[in-house]
Amino acid sequence: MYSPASRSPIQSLAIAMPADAGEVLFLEGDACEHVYELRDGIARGVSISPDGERQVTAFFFAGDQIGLPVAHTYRFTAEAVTSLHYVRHSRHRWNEALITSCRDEGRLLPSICAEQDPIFRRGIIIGRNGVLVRICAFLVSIVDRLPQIDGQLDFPLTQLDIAAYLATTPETVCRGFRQLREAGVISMPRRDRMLIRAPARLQAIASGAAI
Amino acid sequence: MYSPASRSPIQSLAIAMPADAGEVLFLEGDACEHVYELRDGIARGVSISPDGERQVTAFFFAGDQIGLPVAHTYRFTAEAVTSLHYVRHSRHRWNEALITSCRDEGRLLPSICAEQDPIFRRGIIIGRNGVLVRICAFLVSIVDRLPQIDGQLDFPLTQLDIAAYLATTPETVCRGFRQLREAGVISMPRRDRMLIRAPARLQAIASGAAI
DNA sequence: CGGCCCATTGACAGGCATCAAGTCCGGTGG
DNA sequence: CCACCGGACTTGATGCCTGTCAATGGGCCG
Repeated sequence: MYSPASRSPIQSLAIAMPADAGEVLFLEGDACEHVYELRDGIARGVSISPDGERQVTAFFFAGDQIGLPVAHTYRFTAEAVTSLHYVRHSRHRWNEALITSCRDEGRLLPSICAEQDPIFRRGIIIGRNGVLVRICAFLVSIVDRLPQIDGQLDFPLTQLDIAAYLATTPETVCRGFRQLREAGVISMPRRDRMLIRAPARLQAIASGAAI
Repeated sequence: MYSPASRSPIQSLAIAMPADAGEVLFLEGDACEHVYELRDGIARGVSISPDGERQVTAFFFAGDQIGLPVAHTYRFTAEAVTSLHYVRHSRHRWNEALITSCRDEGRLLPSICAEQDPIFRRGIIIGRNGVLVRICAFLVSIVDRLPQIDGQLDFPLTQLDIAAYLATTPETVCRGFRQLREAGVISMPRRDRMLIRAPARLQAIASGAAI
């Protein structure tokens, strides 16, 4: 579902910076001075509603560019989900690279797509009713971006984050996972490991089929 | 809430094309060959879920640019909500103008913001629970983009469209409007006219306050 | 005038949020 | 090595919200 990770517009040999899980990369509302390129690990975009409700607007993976200067300020806070590595590009250098690439390829860089697409897709996912449908659509959209470890998916997302992404509660996410487990669609040998046993059925449920 | 309408990157004197209400400007999945600039009227972005559910991903107003080549194909269908006028820019000319503007102003054009921002905002709005909160947040986000007629807002959106935008049903939207009317927050002298009687309360409810 | 689409209202059931309690697991310190 | 502890996950009970179905009303246009 995800478009393949786009190459950096900047041929940079910069050393990647590390960040621990939970660390903030940039804050919603801050001026866009840098574009962050994820080298490895997973990050999340977080937005706080006026009444304090926390929403995860997107998950980002290795290769994604985050914090594009699409406005004057960042529209969401970026936090590390796992420990990760990133490279920071100054807005100006990133812009120049964009112009060059724009002129050469005749269209906007895939990197813009890479940030805007997940946000767009989340809107579509949470716009559908039925939590199970949302969970499956979500899984379908990220499975091919999760690293594999001996045949299993590395699944470091907490149900709290997934709930905040799917506009529901951790309890409901847990129940949804249980349904999928009991139906033999997935299995989770460990808390942070997942195995998709029936990809076709997962896809079908995401498309509205009954469980 | 909306950023002010951005000027066109192209100093074009082209004649604006008309479109009737309901008319399709471009289809989801088609190759992005043109950028559409709305001169007047209202348009909607529509996306059909795999199971046939129709979602309105955004409403667009005069001055907005729609169909940016952020990917190879349009990610949503654009339809006229009211009769409207638009100007079509070829992708290549639009791109050149973007490059120029990018170089001069040192950042991405506001026009990208103008399309991506409503999409982002919808995600935040429908990610909140409580239909009344969503309705109010929606109203707050569009009131200053609707044209006024002798002190009243011109409100040509059907409850069907609003429901498809807010990820709910027309009946629920209707009940929400009734609550707001009975609470004196809004009034609707006619089907397509609205008066915000208590903007502060509208804002408060959108922020999570009880009615 | 008639037909059609949209808005409205009511009744009802079901899904999901909420609250509460208990379990599991990894990490930490003795 | 083991006990402890905190956070995440799990599970159950309950009530409300809201989706669904059905019927009516109302405005617009042909």
